[in-house]
Amino acid sequence: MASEASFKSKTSVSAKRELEIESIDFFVRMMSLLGLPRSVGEIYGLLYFSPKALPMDQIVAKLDISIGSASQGLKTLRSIRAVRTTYVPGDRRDHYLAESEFRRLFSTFIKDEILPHLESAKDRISRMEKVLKSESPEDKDFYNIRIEKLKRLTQASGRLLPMLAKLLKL
Amino acid sequence: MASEASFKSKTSVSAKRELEIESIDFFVRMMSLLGLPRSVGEIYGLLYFSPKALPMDQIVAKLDISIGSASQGLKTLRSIRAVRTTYVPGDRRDHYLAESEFRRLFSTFIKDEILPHLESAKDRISRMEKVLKSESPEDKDFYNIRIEKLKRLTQASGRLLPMLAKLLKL
DNA sequence: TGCTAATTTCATTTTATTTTGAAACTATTG
DNA sequence: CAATAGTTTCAAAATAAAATGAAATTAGCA
Repeated sequence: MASEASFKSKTSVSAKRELEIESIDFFVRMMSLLGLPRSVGEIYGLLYFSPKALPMDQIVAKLDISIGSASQGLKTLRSIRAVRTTYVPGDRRDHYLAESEFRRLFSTFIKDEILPHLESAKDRISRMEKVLKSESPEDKDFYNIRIEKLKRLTQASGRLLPMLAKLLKL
Repeated sequence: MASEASFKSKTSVSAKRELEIESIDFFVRMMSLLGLPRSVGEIYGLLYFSPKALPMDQIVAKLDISIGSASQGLKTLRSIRAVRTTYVPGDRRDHYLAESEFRRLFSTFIKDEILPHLESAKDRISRMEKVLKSESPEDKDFYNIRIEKLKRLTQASGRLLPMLAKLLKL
């Protein structure tokens, strides 16, 4: 049972709770699309719709997750700069705030997750071309076409990322 | 131990094998980026660099996976149109061929995986706006700004998909 | 500096996902 | 239409990923 509103209107409290829940739900899905665990989405969703910075123990309480999960999740979110800490005078706990600029959030994610793959793909394609040139197996044309397509794919991905960044300037 | 090349040069065979391995490795990573299991990446990677269509039992043999995995994986690949069957006269087995046009491959994936999320996001945002309008909690400005940002994010995603499609026309 | 709240770490447990393989099913062909 | 190659299905096993919570560590404060 939720506790009653203190001095402010009851409807506001429930409205806030509703928004919070929608937000958590939204980001749980979104983070899972990016391959991040549920708890990370929950934490970010909670913070995204929180007007004030929250300390870890409140996150633990509100989401009913373990302190281990919370600590790990916040670490992940910090590492992709989706979250940052704020100093609150007279309180020795760290207070967490969601980074609401998705552009920054995504650009970190892309730099960490996508670019390394693109890089290794380039290396791989050069290796393939070398093999094909030096050994010239049958079906050479077929292989050339496939390698060419792979090359175009990685080039297209490379071009996509800046567009994505620009688009997210919002 | 691999059998020796029949009549063709040995170097060609090993070159083919090398290309095959690079391809499998590439697509295992790529599919895992898209959240698909290893076996699916292996199968697609094998077919992508195979000049001829392969029946399931050859896929099983070459990749050393179970027939269950192969069947399931091919089903997945068929469902996203990453693979199609070919008729080979005088052979009652289905022969599989990789769809090498990434555009088609991705557009199916996007339609199935991304668009539903975008749709539900739109609904969610309307719900949020309704809650905020009807109940008017404190910090209304804060919430409005956040909702606005979410809205822009989904709009940006919506605009991104056609760009992606165009870019992949390769 | 010593005390303690806050946080991190990490071995263990829980949960979710993927693979396996054998049985059930399907479809071709003799 | 019977035999069987080929394929799918699905319960169980194996593996991988995430969450837990208690011990270890860190950092703020008296």
